[in-house]
Amino acid sequence: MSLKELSQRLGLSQTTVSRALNGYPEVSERTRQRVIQLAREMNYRPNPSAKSLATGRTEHIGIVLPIEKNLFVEPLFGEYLAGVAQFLAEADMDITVIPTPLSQELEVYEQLAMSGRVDGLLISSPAVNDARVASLVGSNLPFVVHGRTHCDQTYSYCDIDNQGAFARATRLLIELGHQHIGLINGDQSLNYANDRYLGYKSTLEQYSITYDPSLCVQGEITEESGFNAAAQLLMHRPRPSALLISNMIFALGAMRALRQHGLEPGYDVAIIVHDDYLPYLRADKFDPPLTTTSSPIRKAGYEITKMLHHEIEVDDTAHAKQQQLLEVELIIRGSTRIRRN
Amino acid sequence: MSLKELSQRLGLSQTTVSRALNGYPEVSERTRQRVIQLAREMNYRPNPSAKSLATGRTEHIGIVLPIEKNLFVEPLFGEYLAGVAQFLAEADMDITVIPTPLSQELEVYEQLAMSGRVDGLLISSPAVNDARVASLVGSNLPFVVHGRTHCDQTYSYCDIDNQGAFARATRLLIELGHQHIGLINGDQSLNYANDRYLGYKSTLEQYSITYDPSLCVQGEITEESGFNAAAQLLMHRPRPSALLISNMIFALGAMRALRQHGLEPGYDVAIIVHDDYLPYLRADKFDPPLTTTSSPIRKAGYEITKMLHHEIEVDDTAHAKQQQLLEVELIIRGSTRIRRN
DNA sequence: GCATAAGTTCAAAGCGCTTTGAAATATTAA
DNA sequence: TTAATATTTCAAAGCGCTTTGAACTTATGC
Repeated sequence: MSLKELSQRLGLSQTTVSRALNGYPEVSERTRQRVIQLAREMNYRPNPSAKSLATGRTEHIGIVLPIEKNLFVEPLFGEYLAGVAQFLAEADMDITVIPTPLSQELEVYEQLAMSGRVDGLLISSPAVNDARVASLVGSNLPFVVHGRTHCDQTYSYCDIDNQGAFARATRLLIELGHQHIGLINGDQSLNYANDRYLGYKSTLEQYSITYDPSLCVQGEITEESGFNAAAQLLMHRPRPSALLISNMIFALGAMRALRQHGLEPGYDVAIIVHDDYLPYLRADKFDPPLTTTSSPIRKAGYEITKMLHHEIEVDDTAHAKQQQLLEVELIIRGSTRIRRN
Repeated sequence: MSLKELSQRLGLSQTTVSRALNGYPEVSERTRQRVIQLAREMNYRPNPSAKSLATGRTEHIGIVLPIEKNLFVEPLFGEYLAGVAQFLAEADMDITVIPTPLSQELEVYEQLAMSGRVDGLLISSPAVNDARVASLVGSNLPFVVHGRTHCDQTYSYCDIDNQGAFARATRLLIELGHQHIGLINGDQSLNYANDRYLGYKSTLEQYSITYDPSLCVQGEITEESGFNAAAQLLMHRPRPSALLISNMIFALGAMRALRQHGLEPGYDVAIIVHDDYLPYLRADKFDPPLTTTSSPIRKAGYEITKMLHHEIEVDDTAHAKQQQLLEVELIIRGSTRIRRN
């Protein structure tokens, strides 16, 4: 059932039918109803490729998925995507997920900027110096970064104040009397992890506590890696009395390590963890409930997509750049009850 | 840079250029090289919409994402998707993710069958009687179900033997002397959970152990829900001496519940959990290491996509239906060391 | 009653590609 | 050399939609 066939049955031109269906005003209400009626009866669906070809818009936003990289930061991806999806359902757009070997990643981004496959792009997990962003700022394909990166030109982003959050968390620990604070972090070539590191480090210095690199360990986000990191930190002398942990999966492993060493989390060692609100893993349900810096990643997904949508709509390619910083809460729970003085 | 422009610069017709680029034999090798050369220089990218319109293929497979349903079974989605992406990268296709309010889900499936937005569809988490499958078997849009459902017509699926796996696990527990076995399961209106339930129940009956419905609890896949389920089961009298758990997230919560009740997992209560191989949460790294029925969900994602791709290619709409049953291993570890006699 | 404006409708071009069927050219056979 | 064949190229139609610019109706004002 094509527009042509539909219009023939109606005894109208394609123009009129198209306009009736797309809500243009230059169609009489009577005609419009007639068209809509028959379109529904005939179960007519406009062909999206034809539509895209004619309009130059696909109603798709793109997400490039490097297949080796463990699905961005794996466990968080689903939550993030849920937020993206939430907004897109409202805007009636789809996601084009483009699976790509890491080796071809940049090439794919360049290609996307040319081919009109998508109306805009969402960039996740930017590195401290992100090549994708560097390449895209030159193009006129709208894109928004989830996070920030070092780039001399303006670009749209939606981030949380990682540095501030970890500064606050560190300060809290210091004020509770902790002098030896371990950091279990994600890969610090990624900007978010680097920011957290900077927040931690600068706060130590602010309080004139010597920064000890061996108290900082990075790893990929797995329970095991959290376990190993904590185990390693517990070997450090003097033993850290507090742990700052970059995510809930790490926390799982770290707490296992503590217990295995006969230490009780929150009692023998204080813990603050960054919580992205995984609904299946809630910090308040831990034993003890975990003190967190927290910020819903799902909301971030929603907001960033809204921003991208806006950028696509305005089409003022020049400067509709937006930046948004989502709030991070510090929620104090049982795992920082311990006090060292 | 369009085909037209490119062909003009080359002094060739669009036909020839198109054919040269798409590897058709009726182009001399000399010409082909010339074309490819300039195409690369000019950074030419064919417009996908135009291509789709002309060929009727989009090179996209579709995944409908119900935005309320917590991203299929949330934590597993990323892993599954990784497998899907892996295959698609090889086949050079993309995923169209279609975010949809649950209320419009079926409508969207019908629409997809008509509109040519995607070349095929992947169906996840089928219900025991799945309306989506029922609706799609009538269409001629290729689709493959990850899991099975009750449907009188043949359809393609890729599943694991959930029933067999849970039967084996139950048998193991019984043979270890357990008479009171609790089941912590996902939503049993979903086929996979129902199958596991059936495997559990039938095995009990096979050993003439009275099936007690109050030993079966369902819930959504969250740590908390696993905690609650276990807590509830521990109230049961006689107290179950073994727990059969449908996934790792539940296991996290269940073990917390056990410990909170002063019970040591694997010692006071035996545990078998189904493991979908979440790389960030590995059963062998638990304390004690968990006995599992296991089957990599990532591989399932890869295989199901391969099947779909095949179904799209052959285009023998009639009967190219395939079914595949992936193996489930029973891996015995520390959490079933306890023996009751 | 007529000019003007406002409201409707339409034919046709165009979006950028593929593909058919014919034409031009090169090759081979007789 | 010429006819027959194989190879290479092309013009044009078509995919299903949107949108421009013109045309036809109906309403409005004087």
